[in-house]
Amino acid sequence: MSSLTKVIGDYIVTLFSENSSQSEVVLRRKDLAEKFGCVPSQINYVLRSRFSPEQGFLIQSQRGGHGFIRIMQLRFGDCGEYAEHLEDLVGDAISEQDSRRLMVSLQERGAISPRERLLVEVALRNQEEQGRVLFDLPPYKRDTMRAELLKKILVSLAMS
Amino acid sequence: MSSLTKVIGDYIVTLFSENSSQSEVVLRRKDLAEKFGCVPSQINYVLRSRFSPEQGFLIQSQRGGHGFIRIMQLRFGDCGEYAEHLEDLVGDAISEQDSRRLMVSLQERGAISPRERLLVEVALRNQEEQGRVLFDLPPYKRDTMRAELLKKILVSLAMS
DNA sequence: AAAACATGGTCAAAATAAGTCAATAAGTTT
DNA sequence: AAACTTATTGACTTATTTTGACCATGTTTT
Repeated sequence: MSSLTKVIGDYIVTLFSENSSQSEVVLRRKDLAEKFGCVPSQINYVLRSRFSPEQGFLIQSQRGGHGFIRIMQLRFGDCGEYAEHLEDLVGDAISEQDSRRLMVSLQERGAISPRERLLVEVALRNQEEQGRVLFDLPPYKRDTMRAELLKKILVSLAMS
Repeated sequence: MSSLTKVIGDYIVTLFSENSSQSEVVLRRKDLAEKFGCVPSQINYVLRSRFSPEQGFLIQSQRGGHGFIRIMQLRFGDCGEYAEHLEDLVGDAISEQDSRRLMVSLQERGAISPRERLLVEVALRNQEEQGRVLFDLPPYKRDTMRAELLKKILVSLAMS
């Protein structure tokens, strides 16, 4: 049985493939909702659950007159497999040292740019510091949280 | 369909690229309003919403006979200055929406790449979610933490 | 200098459209 | 069947655009 959410999600995906050269799609929340006979907020749910940054999409929107929702797909490579591999590499928990080693190796292989690596390191360090200072988290918890953040970031980049 | 505000904003942008050596454009509110068939105050709205300091513009104007509106494109000299400007823009607390707007604007101005923006969005979302779900932080606290992370990231990028 | 004229600015109302949140409902897993 | 996850809904909130009435400030004419 296919849920409305899936139907709408699939529909949006076809919009991407129709204009195959396009890597973005612009739509009206109200119109989409009408087309599928649902409440407008259902569209938000579809977007939240199927078109998140973690899944390689970026969304811009505007309220008010002439409002719109723009969904952008960032695609550089086809790397579902690569993404899985990354998830394995990171695992459920990862130390600060290992994460740094991984990033260095990714950068050396050209998977991420130096700026991107810097950016990830800042994000990881920030989380580490807040976990330690603000919430007094134990080391293991910080390692699992580091792994989670790292995976989200790397996977989204791999799929973009 | 495109809003009048966008049309007028785009038109002003073309004025900048026409005289590409110029980093400023001078116009007459009344004439512009007439050209686009709208009330003059619509022009003020366009300027306020599309050519703000946040978006890298400064505006001077003069009333009375021979009045004018001058739009100047800001340019940041060295990185330090740019970084300070960013810190001011983000402030001590920033909403999810405002942070997204800032990043869209930075991306449009070429300050960050789409991948970098994706990366930041994933990091921000991750922190937001953990703050909400794991630590049950109140909205304001999440806004301050978002501002901190965003500033760290943007400043490090600006100085890289 | 005063009056008249020419501009631009502010503010708020109305219209339009998207976002949030929490209560249910419907599926899935254990 | 209990617990958990995912989907659906709608009441309420927030944001953007458009418009117009009224205000402020220069320049030109008298």
